Amino acid sequence: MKLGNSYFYTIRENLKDEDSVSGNLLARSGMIKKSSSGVYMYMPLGLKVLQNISEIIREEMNKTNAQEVLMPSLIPEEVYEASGRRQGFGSSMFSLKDRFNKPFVLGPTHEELFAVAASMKIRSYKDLPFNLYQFQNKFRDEPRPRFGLIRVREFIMKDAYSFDIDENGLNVSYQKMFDAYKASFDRMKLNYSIVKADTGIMGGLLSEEFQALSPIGEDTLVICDDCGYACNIEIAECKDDSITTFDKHLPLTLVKTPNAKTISEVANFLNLPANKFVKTMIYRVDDMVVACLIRGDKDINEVKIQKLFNATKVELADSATVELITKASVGFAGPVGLDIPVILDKQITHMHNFIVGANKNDHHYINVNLADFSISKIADIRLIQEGDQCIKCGGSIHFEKGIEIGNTFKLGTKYAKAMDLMYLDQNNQLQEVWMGSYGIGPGRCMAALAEQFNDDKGLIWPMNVAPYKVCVVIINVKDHQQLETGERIYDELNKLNISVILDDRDERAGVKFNDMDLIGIPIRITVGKALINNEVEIKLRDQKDIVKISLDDYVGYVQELISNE
RNA sequence: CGGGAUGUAGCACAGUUUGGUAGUGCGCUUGGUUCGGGACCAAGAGGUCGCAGGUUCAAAUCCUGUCAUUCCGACCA
Repeated sequence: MKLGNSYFYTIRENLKDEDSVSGNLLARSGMIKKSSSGVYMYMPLGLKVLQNISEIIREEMNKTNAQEVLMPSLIPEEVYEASGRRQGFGSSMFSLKDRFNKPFVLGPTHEELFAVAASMKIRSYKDLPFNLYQFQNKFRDEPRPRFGLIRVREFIMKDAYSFDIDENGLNVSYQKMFDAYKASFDRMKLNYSIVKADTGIMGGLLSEEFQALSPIGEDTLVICDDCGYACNIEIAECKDDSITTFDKHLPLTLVKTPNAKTISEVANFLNLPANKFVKTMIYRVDDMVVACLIRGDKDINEVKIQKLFNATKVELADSATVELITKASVGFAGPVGLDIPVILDKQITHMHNFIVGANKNDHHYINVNLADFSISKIADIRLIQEGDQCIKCGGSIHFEKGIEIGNTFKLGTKYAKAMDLMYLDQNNQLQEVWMGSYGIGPGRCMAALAEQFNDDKGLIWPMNVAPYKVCVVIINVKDHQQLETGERIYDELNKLNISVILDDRDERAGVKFNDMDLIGIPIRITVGKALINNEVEIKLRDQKDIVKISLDDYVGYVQELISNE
């Protein structure tokens, strides 16, 4: 591309509109432009990056013999009713009606349609396995879009779906996809971790997330430094590391705790550490109200509660409900005498003579023991903390923040059951098809790369995803020799299929250097005063030094730089 | 969905308290001087001040409503 007469712009100042480094750099470099909240235009340079990322993924998909298809975005609502997911998605689905008032939605993910597509082919076990994928726009009405391309409402997803005769087959297909994902992210040079995660609305047997490491990541990853165990905090099991002490049980006693509602207020008032307290949190789990008990210095993991009840929705009860149930203001709830189910975190089974709310304003019970109230379930419902012990090896764990760039699911037969996707086995018996589903967000990869690779000058694209590998900067376009040399280099590199941008604008050198730095082109060839010696200068975006090289040798040098990546 | 903030030129913002000719910087156009890391001088172009009502002789400014953006929280594959 020649810049002189093309659609190219950069913005010198940060945009108020963008709340992240990547969002700002991508917008300032003219790669993306926000159209409305969580909806973006991809401009020529940005589209190049997105295409390069997509092409890496496509190549890795094709290597596994997966076949590319394209599904519609506009889908009859009944398709999601059939799988039972319409409710689960709720208002995060964009929905609309056609002229005959028939309800449609814009697809947020495509398990259902791929099950329909698969049913076109599947009759017998001989028709399996296979794998279909697509790059296609997804629509999710996020409550809070943010961080540039990271949390958006319309985005392209590469989604793949595997179909197998049984669990063993699924495991093989899954591993192929898993390996292809690793290969793809490695080729992009992303710095990422793979963690086990909750299956969420997708359902199924297993979910593993590919998480690009970044401080602005919205997911917290739990990583064991000793054994390498890694999972999303939402499913991190807590090791039962508490030691039971054989304290003598003291008699249950009601004490006055005026205006002390939070654990720290009561702890201060009674002058006791927070770990002598038990917090009682009133939750609404689907249509049920339950009390969840957790040690005073710990927090509850709501995903664990959701799984415990196999529920679709878990939220803290509103204050009116809490007051109705406990007959006291929020802050004085306790398990003693409570007539809703009580869920006890297993850590509390080691505690004695602890302190809880008394279900009475300005009062707590001290010297509470397990025998003093009824318990309906004991389970691990604790949110793991940094420094806790690893569930696998007992080592110490630490947290990382991650941007979810990919996710792989072993779905099992959930969708086959719902969508009636069956095959005839060797014994002429109808069997359910085993499915896997696999997603990558190329836009998120782009944003994650922008977060991971930048400096105060702008973006620094890895060679494989850069919009152009080389830029040729002509210092003075009014100098005929410089102009002709620059154009000749541009033509030569193009002939060699090396993507190249020619900065032949009539601008000052500083403007061109700064623009090329901002958009992050890996290799810069400067055509300027070194021409006197028949030389050009080559500078890498991520390095300081400049190499002068003869016009006779520069091609080989550039080729080597590219192939070394 | 709850709480806060902001909408004025392509971008970033001032002006709003106390109503009275629409401003600044960057960017853009033209001319000149510059010319290897975001030049300088001069002259210009560009805005029905988010939108709709209302108060007033007069509204960017006051009032009501509405839409959008954004921050914190809730929620989130």
